Amino acid sequence: MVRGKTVIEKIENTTSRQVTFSKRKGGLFKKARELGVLCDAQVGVLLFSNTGRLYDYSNSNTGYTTLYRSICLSIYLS
Amino acid sequence: MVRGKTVIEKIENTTSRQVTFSKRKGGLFKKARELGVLCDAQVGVLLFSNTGRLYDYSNSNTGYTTLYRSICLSIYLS
DNA sequence: CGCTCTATTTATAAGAG
DNA sequence: TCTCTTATAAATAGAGC
Repeated sequence: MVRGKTVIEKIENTTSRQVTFSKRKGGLFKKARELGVLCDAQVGVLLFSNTGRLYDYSNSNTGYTTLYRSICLSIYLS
Repeated sequence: MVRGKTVIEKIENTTSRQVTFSKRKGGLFKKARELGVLCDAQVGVLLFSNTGRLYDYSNSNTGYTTLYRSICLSIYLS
């Protein structure tokens, strides 16, 4: 298992790519959640797989769109 | 180092919290980049620290806003 | 698909400079 | 605050069901 150093390049095998996507999506969302809790930060993650599916995570109370809007406002005001 | 299992709760010490934020932000962006390459996916991450600073990552050629818009369109069309 | 298992790689907390 | 180190915790690739 984990036979060698992982090379970061596109996984050509479709099944492997989808499995890896699913696993790493879970890992990324978990990391995002942890960062939000540990550091009291607002976090949003968007994923758009090459099969055309959307996945997102946000720890904002009011959801991703509100988080995005608040950030745009903050940029606008800065 | 890493003296025990990390408990996921707000780090009360300000200095520690900022150091952890910086470290984990780097880790999260790295994971996001890897997922994008390995799985040929579009990825966006937004972070809003409790000091009011915005950080973001996107592997979209045309930037985060375009990625966000394309996703909204995909939701609208679905 | 969506789980579990586990050897191994990877991330990282704390310390040092 | 940045970089490096290093022990340890955490993620995960590949396999099996």
